[in-house]
Amino acid sequence: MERAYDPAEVEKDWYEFWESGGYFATTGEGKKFSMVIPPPNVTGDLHIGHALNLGLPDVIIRYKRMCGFDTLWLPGVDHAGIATQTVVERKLLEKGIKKEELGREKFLEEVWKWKDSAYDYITNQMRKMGFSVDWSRERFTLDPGLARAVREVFVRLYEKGWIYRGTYMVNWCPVCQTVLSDLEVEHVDIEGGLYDITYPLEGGDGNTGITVATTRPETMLADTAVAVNPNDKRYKKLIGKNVILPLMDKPIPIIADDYVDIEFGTGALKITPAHDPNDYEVGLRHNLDAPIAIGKDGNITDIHSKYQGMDRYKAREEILKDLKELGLLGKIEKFTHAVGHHDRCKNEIEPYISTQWFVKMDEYVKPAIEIVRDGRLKLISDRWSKVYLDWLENIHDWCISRQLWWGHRIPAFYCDDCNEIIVAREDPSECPKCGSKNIRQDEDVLDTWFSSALWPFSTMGWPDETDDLKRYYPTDLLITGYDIIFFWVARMAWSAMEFMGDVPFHECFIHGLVRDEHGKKMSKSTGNAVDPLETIAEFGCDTLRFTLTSLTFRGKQDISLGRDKLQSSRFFMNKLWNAAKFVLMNLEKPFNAEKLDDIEKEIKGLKKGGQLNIADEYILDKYYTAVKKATNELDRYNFGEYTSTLYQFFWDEFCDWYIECAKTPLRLSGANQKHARFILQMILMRMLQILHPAMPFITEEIWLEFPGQYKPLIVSDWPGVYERCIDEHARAKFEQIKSVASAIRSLRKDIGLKDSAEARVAVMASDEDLHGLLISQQTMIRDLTKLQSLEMMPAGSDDPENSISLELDDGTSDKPSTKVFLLIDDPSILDTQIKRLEKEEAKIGKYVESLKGKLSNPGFVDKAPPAVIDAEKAKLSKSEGELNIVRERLAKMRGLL
RNA sequence: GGGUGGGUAGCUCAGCUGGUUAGAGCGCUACCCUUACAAGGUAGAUGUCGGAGGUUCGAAUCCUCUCCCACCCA
Repeated sequence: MERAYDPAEVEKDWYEFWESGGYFATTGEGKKFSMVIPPPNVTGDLHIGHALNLGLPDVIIRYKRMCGFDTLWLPGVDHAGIATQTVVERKLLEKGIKKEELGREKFLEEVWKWKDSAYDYITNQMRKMGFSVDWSRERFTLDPGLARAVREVFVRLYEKGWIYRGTYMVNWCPVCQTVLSDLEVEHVDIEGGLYDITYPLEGGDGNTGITVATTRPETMLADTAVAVNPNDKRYKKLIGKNVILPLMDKPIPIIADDYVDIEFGTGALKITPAHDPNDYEVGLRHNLDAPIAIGKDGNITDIHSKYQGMDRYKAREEILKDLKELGLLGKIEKFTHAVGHHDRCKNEIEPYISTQWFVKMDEYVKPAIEIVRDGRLKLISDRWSKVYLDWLENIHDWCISRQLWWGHRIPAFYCDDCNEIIVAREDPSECPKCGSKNIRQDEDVLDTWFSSALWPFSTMGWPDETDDLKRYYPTDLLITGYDIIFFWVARMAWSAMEFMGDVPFHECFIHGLVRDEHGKKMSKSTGNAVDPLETIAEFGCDTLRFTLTSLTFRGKQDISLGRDKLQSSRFFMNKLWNAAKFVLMNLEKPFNAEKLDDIEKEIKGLKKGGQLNIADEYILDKYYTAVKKATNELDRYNFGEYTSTLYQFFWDEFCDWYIECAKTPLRLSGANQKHARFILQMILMRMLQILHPAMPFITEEIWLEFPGQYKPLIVSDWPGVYERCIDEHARAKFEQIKSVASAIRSLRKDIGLKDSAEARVAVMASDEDLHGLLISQQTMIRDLTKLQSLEMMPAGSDDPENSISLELDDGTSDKPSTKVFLLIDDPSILDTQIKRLEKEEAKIGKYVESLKGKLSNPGFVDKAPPAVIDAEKAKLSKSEGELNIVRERLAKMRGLL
């Protein structure tokens, strides 16, 4: 192994090794575990969110693979209709080319070119990040097979009457020139104005009128009524009369409608059916016309010659100016209201009446609701179920047509002769009704999510009954962000139930979004975005993946990614690297080539035969406990607990204690040396296995450094738990040794001695057993504390003269504490000790008081469970004992001074 | 307006079904290049667990109210 850990070097070749070795592929044998990838958009490159979004499933799939499942993780990308089209359009515009000039076909060629290069870049990134997907099954949402699935679904839903074409008010993006679904509209609070405008009464004297309040004066050109609440006394008399619409100089009626809120504004509302969803409803109820004032381009139409061609914002200014001149503009209030914006381009959307294709949702969603209610589809954490259900239970029909070129073209054809609409699996050559050849296909494409909704089964070959569908569907798990629960998860759920008659996945783990170190949303404009490639260049991919995995906790929302976190993970990689180096350095030479499983078996035998020393038994206890916990946490998708369990075990126990302890037998020889080698190798290799899903490269690299004919780590077997090695007694015994060592170090520091300075130390054990144990481990304790000599005093001896000491609380018995003495020549150092003891006295005293209080409380003694009371009593007697000892010693020392 | 999540050490966060003297990483202080690792080691300091009530023998943990922050929906 190289002297220093260099991630770039380590991460260079393993992906190729795994991929060409066929380890990502399915085996077709045994129990299966399958997932589909959340397909990244082909808009450009993968961002830091993808490192999480794809990193978490990779942790799971690697884990399951090591558990022996026949794993499938199916990769692919999404054509991302509007996003990709916009990117390419912008590119072309930079070169001065408009897509209309190119025409549909040529433009699509350009998009395909873009797609190809973006796709290469993305798949390359995925390889860099180590994602173990089955490339032989990769899919793209516009692949012929997937297109067939889309068409099949469209036709079936149309035939069922669940897809229909209709004229309704929809969300229109004047900039992108397409209609949008409700989900693509982002409501943003805008501080605007609430303008009072007076509409004069028809036939009045010019001084009477009705004043309406509006946030959108520019739409008044298309007003067709003024509405008031029927119960509003102020306006009752005016209902049925006409007002003259200013600027347009035409009469419009005053109507009564419950929709109007008496309290809001002036209580009178201008009604513009063509430009407001609520007004549209009012218009339908009252049979109002719906003239159009703002066109598809966001400019004023020929409804009014003066304003014609002005954009909507300019028109507002002009109209307000003109109204003011006419004296019809009243007060203007600041008013904050939610305005719909296109979630992609961030421009204000316009409500617009147009003819579009919709999916009828009321029946369609029902099974999707049921499966979450009855637990057939489990959202993790569960709180997302409520969010999911709330949305589904209040769903509106889904507008699926888009005025784009990039996407699945709607398989609907119109006969220009008889106006027949033909929806068919195959393109028709003539009108089936009138026989005319004069037919044309709908120009529009489908919402991208229409195809994403089919992803779990369209990727496996549906509508054919393929082997893959039979074996790998339904998938077991989907991991995705909460931002697309509605867009994607819900839509997959209803599509799967309709077309597969089964859930798309049994479980869906929902993760948060990656934010910067202060929890702020990342964005390029604020400059706090983290580029995954930069991060990988600086820290390595293992570090990035381990960090993101560590930050993902159950039920938590967003995660903050900061340099601190990356750095600490990076240090962990380094620790692992160096520990591995140490272990390899100390293995028997020439290397024994025993298999890991055999070594573990042997260790179990040694444990059973009582042949291991206390450090060995201790670390095995800690090791198996950690494996058990880490595996358990991973099973619960509690990623952060999984990594922190391993981090703590590996660093705080294995490296800090076991390796240090093992140096003693390694330095000597004989059976203990052999045992230490076995255990070092076994635990290190097992750690590589269990850490592998979160940090695949470094673990594989180190794994294959080990002698013996091992399978690559990626397909090795997940570590098992041997309950017999989980040994509380051994743990407690070794904890005492740890305490003794720590106390010696602490005392030495106390009087300002260096770590390596020679000191005279005596340890008085609390009982004979411990005394014996300490004597047997004397060499090891000396090695741990760098002492030349160490005196072991039997329990009950007198305290040595001229010494400072520490009481040890082993936490396991109510016997007197073990004491560690540091013998000193200079009595003035006693002062230090007195201060220490005073501090200790105060601390224990406080604790004793709190315990006494608790135990003298009749409520506690009467009602608490006996076990709890006993425990408290034991604590008290022990602490009181400690306190007395401290006080005695204190008195003695004060006497000496 | 409706809803969700969060407010625990200087920072970023763990703490599951109430029961040791509330934890981790980073940062901080002191000492140490001890042959796996200075990207390290050792010993330390640091919190009225957002606020107010309540339930309980016992609350960071359960309930109510309240104040901030973030997000989702309308």
